[in-house]
Amino acid sequence: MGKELSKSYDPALFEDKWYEYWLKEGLFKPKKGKKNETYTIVIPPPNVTSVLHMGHGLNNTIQDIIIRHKRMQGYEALWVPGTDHAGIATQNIVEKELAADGKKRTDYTREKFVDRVWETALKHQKSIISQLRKMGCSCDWDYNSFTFDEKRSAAVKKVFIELFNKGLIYKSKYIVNWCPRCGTALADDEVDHENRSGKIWHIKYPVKDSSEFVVVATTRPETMLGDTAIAFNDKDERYIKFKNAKFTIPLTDRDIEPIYDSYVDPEFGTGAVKVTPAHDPNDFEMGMRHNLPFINIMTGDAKMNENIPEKYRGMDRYECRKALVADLDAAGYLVKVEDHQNAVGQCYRCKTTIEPRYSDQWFVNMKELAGPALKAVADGKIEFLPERWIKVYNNWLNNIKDWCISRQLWWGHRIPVYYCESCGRMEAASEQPDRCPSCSGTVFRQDEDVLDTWFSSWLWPFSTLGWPEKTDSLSKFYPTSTLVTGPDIIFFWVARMIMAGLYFMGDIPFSRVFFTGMVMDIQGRKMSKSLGNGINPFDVINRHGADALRYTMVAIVSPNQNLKLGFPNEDDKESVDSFEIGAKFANKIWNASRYILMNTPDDFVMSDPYKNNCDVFDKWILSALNDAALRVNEALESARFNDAAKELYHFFWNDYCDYFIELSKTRIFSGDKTVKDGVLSVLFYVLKAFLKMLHPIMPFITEEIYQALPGVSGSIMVADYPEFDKDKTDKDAKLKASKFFNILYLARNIRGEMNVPLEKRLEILIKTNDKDIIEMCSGYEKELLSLAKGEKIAAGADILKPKGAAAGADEYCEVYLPLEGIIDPAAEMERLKKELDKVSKDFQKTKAKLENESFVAKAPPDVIEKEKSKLEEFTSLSDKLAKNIKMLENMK
RNA sequence: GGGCGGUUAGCUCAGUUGGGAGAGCGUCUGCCUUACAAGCAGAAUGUCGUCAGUUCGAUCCUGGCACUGCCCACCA
Repeated sequence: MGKELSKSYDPALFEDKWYEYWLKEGLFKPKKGKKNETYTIVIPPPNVTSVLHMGHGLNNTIQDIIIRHKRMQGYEALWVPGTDHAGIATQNIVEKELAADGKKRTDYTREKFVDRVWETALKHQKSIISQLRKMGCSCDWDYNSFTFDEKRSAAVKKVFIELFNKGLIYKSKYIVNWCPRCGTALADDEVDHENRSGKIWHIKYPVKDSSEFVVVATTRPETMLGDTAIAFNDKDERYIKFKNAKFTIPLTDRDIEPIYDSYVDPEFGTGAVKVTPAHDPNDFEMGMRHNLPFINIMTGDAKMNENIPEKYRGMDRYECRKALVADLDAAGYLVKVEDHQNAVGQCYRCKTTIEPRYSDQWFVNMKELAGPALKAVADGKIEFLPERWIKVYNNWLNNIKDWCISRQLWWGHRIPVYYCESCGRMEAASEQPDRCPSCSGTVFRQDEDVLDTWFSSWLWPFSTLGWPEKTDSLSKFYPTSTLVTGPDIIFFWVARMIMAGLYFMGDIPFSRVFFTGMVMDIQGRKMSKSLGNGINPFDVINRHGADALRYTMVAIVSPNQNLKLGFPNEDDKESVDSFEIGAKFANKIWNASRYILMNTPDDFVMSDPYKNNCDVFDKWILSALNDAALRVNEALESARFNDAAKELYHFFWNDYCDYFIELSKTRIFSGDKTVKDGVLSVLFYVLKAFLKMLHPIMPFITEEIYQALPGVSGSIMVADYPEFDKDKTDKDAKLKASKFFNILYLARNIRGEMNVPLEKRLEILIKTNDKDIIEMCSGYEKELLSLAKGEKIAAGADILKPKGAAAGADEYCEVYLPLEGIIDPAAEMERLKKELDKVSKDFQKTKAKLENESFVAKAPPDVIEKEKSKLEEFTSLSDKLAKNIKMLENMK
């Protein structure tokens, strides 16, 4: 016996309840199923910098859909959750908080500061986890990991030490991207380039002991104080003469020498380049080639240091630029200033313009790791969806540079390298060594730097499963199955995980990567804090429920495109609510289920519809269900989530509700218990299967209704996912039902077009010699009358069109509705002519095709057959319409 | 400068082997019909960006062009 559902759909009443229930029942834990295979997903760990945004909403919904689908299909399914400590980003948050109190990081000890960051991190971690739970994510929380927790730290150390000892991690002086605000080095891909309009200054460099000079152009005049050469192209005739000359840097007393290098483009500007090896990556390369001195002229926060003339010391870089340009101008060194467009690098976290800085950093030699990673994807061991991201991936790996992994931060994995204070030897170890292997010294100092946050996340697929310990989880669930992530971190994360997996585990980390689109606002802009256009998944859940959130995103998402979402906003009256799609669908499901349960008697006993005496419509809806199962499974399997969502929507709303439930009403209210129980069994059978199919997308409402259905025990989460069965599709029933629906449509169309009031019951006359139609019209007279609002029906070959009747036709029949006195003959004429017009066009098109000799000669036979039957169909239709038009004309 | 997308109904977008253009929202008409007005029934609306090519046949394949978005890139 079933339970009652409340009058209206209110997700707040049950969503939390079911999540608790699933947790309590341990349903998120992997269990051996009938497939005897595992299916694993590791979450892309959200940063503990704030709450989740819509991107996470989409990404985690997709993961949950996949894992729930696989679980129901009988895989031993595991979804590993976790969060990322997000080094620089999290440290920035805390520094901003401190700044609000007028404090700086350096006002605290390192330990105190890190404690403070932990507090923030844990606070965010907690809210992230609660958001994931709100969304219904079926993660196994026993596996919950943090990139900076003890186990993950052990993995990081192990990896660092191993790579260090193999020489793949090295320390080197190098020019790195330096964020003066964060006070740390950044990896190349942590720098965003933005085209800005700036200036280019042309400056005279006098030749020493001569009246001659050379003009160089620069976009950053302040760096001239660190120049150590002037470079010309090695084949540039114009400048050969300076081979033995010296140049004096204007406003200083420092002399520099010329160098000749192929890097310099003689066509660009004057063909002369000032060289500042410590403040420009290209100049750095030239500096290395020509053994130039490296003069660092700035401090870590981009102020001018003591290596320059006194006047400019202590100035900020831009302040210095201004002063310097003014002085150059005054002294006659400034030739001209032009507007100039160039790409300026900025810190990806705080948008400060980066300053190339010459400093000691740690690097991973990537060349060796890249090869196998390229091969794994090229060989198809790892599949990318959509496939086109392979190109992006390949391009990056083919041009890979060494990875700068050191960060001058406090929040993160401290580099496990110890320096012997007596001999300076570097020792990589998980703990401070007791004794130096070289000099037996006992005093050590650990490296101050921490590791790039991605140095912990690239180990994620195996570190979360227990590596470096040889755990059961690791052997069971590695390699994982599908990774769901955004293409924006293909370099940061995806490529590096593949490298790490292959190197440390000797196997790919996952066999498939699904790249989602990016979530945008309704105008197609990125959601960002500064624009205030972000949508908090919590707000959506509060208004519509998690199921509506999930359904909507998945219905809108398309593998090739970003998705635009809108949500009501008090400040913006134009704002739209994208999530109504999901809310409406949930409401529909709720009401349909409520209606069925409402009409279920206490003594109802569910029977197997396949063993019952089913009628045509029962067989039709069971077939439609079976067809839907095929399409939904295929769609989910190939990550076409929008197709799955739409298929379920269409099946439920149109087939099940609009037709089947409506048709079932005559039997529900027939007064015959056997008949009623029979149709209820079909209604429940189909509803149950539908709920199972929908469950991965809308877990809460499906569980709530499922457990209210008669004869159900246990969670829908562990029910078998409906699969297609070719024996369960009844073609004959489908054809008969479609003929019936056509008649229904024709009758409704006439009523609608002619604006016949609902209370006006009409006689429905059907002229046909199709035996299916005749059979359906007598067998399902009640159904047709009730759905078409008819009074009585007559069907047969000898039906005559009454005077003043409106007509409609399809290929099998003509439908007449006697409407004398109700309709306007002129309107009816117009309607029929319009219809005929449409059909005639199709007819002409098809006819022309079949008369085209080369079409008949070259098109495949099945296509020709199809065109022929189309022609027949159009012929019969247009004949019928033409005949009816003629009859109308004759009446005049 | 290189690479990758997008351009289909008023809006947002589907359209997977080239063979009668679809959905949701919005609009119009009529309905409180024994679940659902967050609903029901009906209707209207498209030179599928543009030009050429391949083909019996192109929204779909190829090339050019236009507009648009994203990624990569050391040009002073």
